[in-house]
Amino acid sequence: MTDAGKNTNTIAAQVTGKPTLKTISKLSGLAIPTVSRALSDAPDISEKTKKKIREIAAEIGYVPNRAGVRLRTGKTLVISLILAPDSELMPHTAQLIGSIARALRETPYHLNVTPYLPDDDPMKPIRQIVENRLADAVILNRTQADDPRVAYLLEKQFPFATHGRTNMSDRHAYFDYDNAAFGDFAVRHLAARGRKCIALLAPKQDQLYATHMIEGALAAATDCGVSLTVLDDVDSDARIDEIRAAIALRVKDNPDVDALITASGVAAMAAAAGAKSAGREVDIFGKEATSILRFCNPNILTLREDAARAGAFLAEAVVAALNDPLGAPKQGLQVPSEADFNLA
Amino acid sequence: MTDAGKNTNTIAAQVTGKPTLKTISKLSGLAIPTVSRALSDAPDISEKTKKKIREIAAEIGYVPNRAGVRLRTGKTLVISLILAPDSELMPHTAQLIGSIARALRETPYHLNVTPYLPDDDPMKPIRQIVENRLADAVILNRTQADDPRVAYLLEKQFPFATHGRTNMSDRHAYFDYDNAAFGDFAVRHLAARGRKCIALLAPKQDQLYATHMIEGALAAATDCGVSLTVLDDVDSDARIDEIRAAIALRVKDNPDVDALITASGVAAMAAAAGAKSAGREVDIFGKEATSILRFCNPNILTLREDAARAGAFLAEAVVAALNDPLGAPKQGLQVPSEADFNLA
DNA sequence: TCTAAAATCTAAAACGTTATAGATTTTTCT
DNA sequence: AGAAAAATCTATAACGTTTTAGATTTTAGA
Repeated sequence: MTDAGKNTNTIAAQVTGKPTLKTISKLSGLAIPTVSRALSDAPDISEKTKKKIREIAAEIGYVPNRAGVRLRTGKTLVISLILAPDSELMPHTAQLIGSIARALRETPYHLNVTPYLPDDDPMKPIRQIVENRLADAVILNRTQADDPRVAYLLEKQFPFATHGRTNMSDRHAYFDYDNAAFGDFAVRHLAARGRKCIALLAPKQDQLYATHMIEGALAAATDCGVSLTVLDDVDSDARIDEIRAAIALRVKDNPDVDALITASGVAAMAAAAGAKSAGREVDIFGKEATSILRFCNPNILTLREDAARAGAFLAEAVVAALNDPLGAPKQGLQVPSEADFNLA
Repeated sequence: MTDAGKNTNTIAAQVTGKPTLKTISKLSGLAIPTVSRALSDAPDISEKTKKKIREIAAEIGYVPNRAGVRLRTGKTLVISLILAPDSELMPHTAQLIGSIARALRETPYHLNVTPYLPDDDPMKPIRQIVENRLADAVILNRTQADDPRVAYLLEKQFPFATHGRTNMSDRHAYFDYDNAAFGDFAVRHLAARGRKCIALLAPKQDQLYATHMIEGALAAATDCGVSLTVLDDVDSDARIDEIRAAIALRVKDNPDVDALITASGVAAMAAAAGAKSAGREVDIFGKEATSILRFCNPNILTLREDAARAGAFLAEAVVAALNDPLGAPKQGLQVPSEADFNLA
């Protein structure tokens, strides 16, 4: 027994290199297609054979070669997240990315990230992915009401899901925050604190979330008997001191305003500073990922968007769209509740 | 001329389906390997032929099929970013991801994201990637001084780069913030503001950034003639109000402390609140992505880590490691400067 | 002009997978 | 028992690429 040291009884030990279907074929004495079909649970393979092959596969740690599958089937096993430039700067985007990727671990799909710059044509990455088949599906993480990317993907019948609704939402999978409910919630809360003249900062652009927010806020204001003014939001790409100055100006121009609703944490913070610099005391209500703001200014209330939930939902929705292209698209809304409140 | 509508003179129009080497082969009358070698600029193809083939390729928009390349060469054309659980919660991580992916657009590599949970074995994703060849290289975005993943990757000679140094940094590519310089900078700045007793919050774990920070701060404190105490940092996974309470306790326990240095924005914020709740006025100096904190509390100074620069550097470093596995690993440091200061 | 060398190209094979069609074995029915 | 039907398996081919070794053409040398 000169080579006693190498002595083992396991099948796995006999395998050198990365196992393939060929390895299992040799080990089992069955043909490669049989092995393939057994592992994909085809109906014309006997249970006995399937069991045997599955056991060998498990023992030697067989994992299908993605390049082989991809070449043969045309499927990439990749899902691409399209990262809008401004979302890179949002604090909870990393959590969104992480939660999508974690949900995809349960599936054969991998997540890859496709960012674009403010100056880039937003259509370009999408077209490249579709035309060159760089992914089997995409997730768009910021949408406009009338989003050309959505129109293109629908036309091409390319599977996708969006973070944020669009004008074509009935035809695609999405996850969104219920901004109408947020508007309602914020107004009622501020009204309950005795505020009478609420201003809401909303972007001028073609953004559906603002539309929803305004709808909800207006209805609640009417119901509560408080006044609601919609002010132009400041450009969120601007430097923070510019945002503050712009908001200070709006507060000064509207002397009756005693509360502000904003869509982001940065805006809320800038609003607080802007109001202070205008010598006024106003309540601020904004959406924000962490509860950090509550610390610095007790007048800032925040409502948390659950990025982890959004990510998990989007991953499931897009996989569902892949598995059943003709099925009804999965659609989810996060309705704000007391529990999402950051009372710190 | 019944089909005049289809009439075009371009070569591209004659092509149906996604062009492959075969398409170019037929169009040029040359064999497939010739086309392949021409496009990869092999020495045994004449310039005339190369030119002709390149022109056809450009005209019909040929893009190599990744599955074909991957199957044949064994290269995945994928670089995987390993996302540590706590980094998902850091506000600038999305920017890091975006900037890596953007830098990779200049290369054939795509970025995919591999997150893991606090309860997961951090080695598992790495092993899977290496053993199943899911990527050609990885980027680790948070490291420990003695990181088993780094040891494993070095042993396997698998290309990688890290965000943050390790004990083995001389042997691998990395980008790091110069935390010694930050410690020095912070102490000198606080001393210049008249602070005499500075406390530094540092984690108990095996984190090199803390070691560096303490080194720099201690040297500067000696030089400036101020006192420096190192306090245990609080668990950054904790809820923000717990962090605040823990910091308040430390401030109370150290009545002479008149300034605090923290490693994160959240800690800085919690420190400000904690100090306030302890009825004390201290200056805070922390690292943070945005300048948002400066607004809420003028006592908070921040120094910005440039995530975009880190990402671009890491992408280049890892591609360099792939192209020249034996070359010296690329290593970068961001040295803090006045310009990185957020004076709001 | 003829031969040897250099330059340029091509044929064949392989990476790992799955789909198709056909081959073999087993079962069922008369 | 024999034939038809059902069950189970296999051979072949293909996806698109690159590598190797060999074939052909062109150039250089005498």
